[in-house]
Amino acid sequence: MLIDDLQQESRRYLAAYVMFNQAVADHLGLHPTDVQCLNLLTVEPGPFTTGRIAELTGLTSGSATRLVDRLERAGYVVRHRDRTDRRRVRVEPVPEAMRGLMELWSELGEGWQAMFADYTEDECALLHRHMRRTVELSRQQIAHLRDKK
Amino acid sequence: MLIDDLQQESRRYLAAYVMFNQAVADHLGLHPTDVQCLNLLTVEPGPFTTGRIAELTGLTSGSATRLVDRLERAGYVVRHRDRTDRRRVRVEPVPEAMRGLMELWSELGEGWQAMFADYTEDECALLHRHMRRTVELSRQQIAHLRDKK
DNA sequence: GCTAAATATCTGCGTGACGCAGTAACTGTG
DNA sequence: CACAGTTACTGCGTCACGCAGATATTTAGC
Repeated sequence: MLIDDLQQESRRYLAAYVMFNQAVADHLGLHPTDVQCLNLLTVEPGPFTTGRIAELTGLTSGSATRLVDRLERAGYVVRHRDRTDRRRVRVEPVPEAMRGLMELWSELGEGWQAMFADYTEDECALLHRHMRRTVELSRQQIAHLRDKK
Repeated sequence: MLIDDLQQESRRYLAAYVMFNQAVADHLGLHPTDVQCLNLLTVEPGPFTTGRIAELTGLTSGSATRLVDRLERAGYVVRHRDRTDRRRVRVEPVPEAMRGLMELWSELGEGWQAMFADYTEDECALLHRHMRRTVELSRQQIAHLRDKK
């Protein structure tokens, strides 16, 4: 197993993921950024504010405001002014609206489950650990790229 | 190891990849789509035409033309009319221009290599196989999503 | 060989996501 | 009670995108 093979495959893998994300967005009639945001709202720990969403998505604060505007208009989230700090705006997902997205995920998830079913317990654990490490590494790489420029 | 854990981690993983791609694009002063396209040009088998690029990226033919315009203007590719079918336009990467991109990839790749170095031969093989299967599955899922609508 | 249909790419135009820079509302510190 | 710092929002210009139609070239029908 050559490192180059892995690297090449990684890039093909990345490309496939980008297209997959795009396809999900097209299917839901949303912008890829919006799907990305809804995703983050389900996997990251809350609570969320507009500013936190800007951080998570990498958008500027202005663009994050517009993003929340779109999600609110489409009924995916609601805005609540924070009582203790009235500058803040808490953004909360609407469970009923999220259902369609979750259903799509679990429908697509079936294909994934079938794939994972072929692996042993140990192999699943390895993949899981690898994903966690990759997420962590990505975070570092992103920070590194931002600093360098 | 619960399937749900894997699924949740997968989505965090996907989100991280999307942001990573964005960060690479920002760093190079390009749009994410352009980076995606350049990536595809290095991992997919050629030759490439404008239409093939439209397929690979999921863009319409018009948008693919504009994409190639941008890449050509930035010096990453050159256009050549196909001699046998003069409707076609062959799009060829310019190796010197690709060098910057490749250097960035291998610089970032060092972090990845360090990560992969912790794995045994067998574990690398598993990850490699998993990536290939995922790429294939993504392709199917994308086709499925397109048909369903 | 000539016309019609099909194919590959390009162009005009409207929509909308984004960054930037400035604004308004609110907090807390002296 | 000023004054700096923080949080979210608002014009405005730019540009990527899809759509629909235009142009050039190839292929099929007769």
